[in-house]
Amino acid sequence: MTGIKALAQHLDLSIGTVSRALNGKPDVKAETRRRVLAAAKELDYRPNHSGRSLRHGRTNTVGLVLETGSPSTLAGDTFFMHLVDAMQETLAEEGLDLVLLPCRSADDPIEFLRRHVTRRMVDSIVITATRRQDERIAMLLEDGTPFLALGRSETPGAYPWIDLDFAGAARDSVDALVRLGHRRIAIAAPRRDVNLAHIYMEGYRDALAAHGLPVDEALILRASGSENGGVQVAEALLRLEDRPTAVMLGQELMAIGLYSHLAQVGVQPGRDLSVIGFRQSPQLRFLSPALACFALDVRALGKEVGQAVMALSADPVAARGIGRVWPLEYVPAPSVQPPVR
Amino acid sequence: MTGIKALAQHLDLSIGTVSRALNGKPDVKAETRRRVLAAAKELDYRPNHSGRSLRHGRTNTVGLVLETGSPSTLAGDTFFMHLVDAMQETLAEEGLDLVLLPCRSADDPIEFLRRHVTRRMVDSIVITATRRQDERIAMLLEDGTPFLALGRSETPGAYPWIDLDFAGAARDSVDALVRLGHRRIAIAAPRRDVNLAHIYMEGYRDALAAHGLPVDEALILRASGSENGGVQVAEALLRLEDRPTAVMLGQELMAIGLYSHLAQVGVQPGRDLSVIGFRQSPQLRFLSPALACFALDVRALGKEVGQAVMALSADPVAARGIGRVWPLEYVPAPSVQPPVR
DNA sequence: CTGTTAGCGCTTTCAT
DNA sequence: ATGAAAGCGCTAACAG
Repeated sequence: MTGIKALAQHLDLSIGTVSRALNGKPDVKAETRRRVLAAAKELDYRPNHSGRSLRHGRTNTVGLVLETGSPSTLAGDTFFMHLVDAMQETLAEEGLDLVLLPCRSADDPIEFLRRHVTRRMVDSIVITATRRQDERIAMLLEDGTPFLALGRSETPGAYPWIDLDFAGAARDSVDALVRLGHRRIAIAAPRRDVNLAHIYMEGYRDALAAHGLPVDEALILRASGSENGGVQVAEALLRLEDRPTAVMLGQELMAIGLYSHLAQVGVQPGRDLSVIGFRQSPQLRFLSPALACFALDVRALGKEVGQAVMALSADPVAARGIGRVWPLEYVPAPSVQPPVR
Repeated sequence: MTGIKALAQHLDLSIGTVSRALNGKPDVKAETRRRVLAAAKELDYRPNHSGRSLRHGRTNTVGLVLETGSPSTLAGDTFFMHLVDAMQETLAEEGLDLVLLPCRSADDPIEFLRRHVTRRMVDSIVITATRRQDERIAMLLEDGTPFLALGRSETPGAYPWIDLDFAGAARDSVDALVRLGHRRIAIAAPRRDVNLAHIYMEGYRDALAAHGLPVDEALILRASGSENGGVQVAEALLRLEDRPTAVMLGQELMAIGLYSHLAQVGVQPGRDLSVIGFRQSPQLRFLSPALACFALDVRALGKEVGQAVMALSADPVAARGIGRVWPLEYVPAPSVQPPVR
């Protein structure tokens, strides 16, 4: 015999009483509770998760879907780890556990999600790398699974999301560059349908318009959101006839490839071409000259996400439709200088 | 009503029959099975995970413990993501799911593990960043939870592990350097108690001995396993009176900080100081001159780990004591050159 | 305050 | 080939 039954037998009590004692319910004599707790410790009793969730209909576990394989995840690695670390801090306070659900690159994200949602291994889900049109959201809405989207989407419906202020980052980038005299500003956005690329791009267009500057489609570059993408961007930039005086990058790792390729051909960031990166990341700290980019408080964000998830479990309906944009702070650096030409 | 009961009622069958039909058991009329499967699809029936595991005593889920916060995880992150991706490929074939259990930096690893093991949310566990003396192993052994250690340990007991051949990497590094004429070879190892640092170091000592070279303790540097650690290493190297002609790094990211600091003071890797990195990583591809380091087939490793985990579930006892060292291949590059002095 | 009991969703005998 | 029923471990409602 195992589990609570063994414990009850050992104590010569009913399993009901033992359960109540263990779960801090009232109507248990102090002395009895003490005995039960002691015995539980002694016999190393640990409640079976499946039994409990079957009974409760809850698992007290939150799942965060991580797309292994997608450049954006691979890139944001330290970002996600720090985020997760902070999320847990909040969730732990409420006794919630967090598990990461790695979605294989080979897997269909919908199928993957369905499999997990369905099995009710987790009570609620956090999806990441939100797409502009995101089937996962439609599915989760239809399914009724409480979820939070890390990143906005244009998929209609009432659901909570938290997103970084990429439009603001684009605007601040353009503003900073224009203030210094730049007029031809290129932008590199990752090719994927991840919505942040779209939002970043729109922010760029709007900001140019606000400054009365034309949008030159030739200056809008698409590349993969990785170091290699940065190389491609550099090559494309150097190929342009009327070369821009500045470029803003829509993915943090691009800066590494860009710097590398520019160095090879003797073009110096800042002096010859101003560069503004994306999310600040430890990996970028060693670029020279230092890269202007956007800082955020990952820990605070993680806690906020944790809060949002808890609101989700507490009251899925109330949590609906709550969207929050998280600020990004421009950090100037020598990679941005007045244009020479 | 929900679940299999609803399905059975809809079909006007007993839940027993439905269950058998669903699970491909014999003794179900072909026609009936067809009907059941069709109805399951139509009603979007999905078995409840808790119910199933409660019945089976298994969850068909494997947990991989990830230490968020530890530099080694944060660093090797793309490594882990690729590994996980490949692992899943193997596990999926057997219908096993993989979840990542992020262990907060603030959490006690033992406590964390116990909580999860305890709840039997996963059937087996993969631990990472194995320590030289690893309490987790002792705990899991005592507990009887099937587990696999990614990384060797000196903690006694019969348990399966897979580790990269860091001793071999150290030996190959020393060999390559000595062959070129290097005699004073420094080594930088991360400070943490993670066993690989120890093994790498021992490999270094042994290789020097094999070449009849003395071990100069002044050339053994300790630093954090991060970019910053690399900076510290560079500083320490430049401070040495009788400067070594080469350095080998015990953590991949160190190379970034090292290169950065060397560049600042005008010391060129390869020409002025030979450098051999650790695990090959996309992040290092843009270092110039290219860094000599150690390549491995992460996908193949992932599959191997997946296999090992499956063996674990199939027969925990048979899987015991199986240790495997995974080869690392030295990739020469211009960061290694004959010494000038 | 404690014991008894029903039942969460599922699989698996054991009858029929 | 199918149905009935037991029971996995647990909690909660009810009875005493």
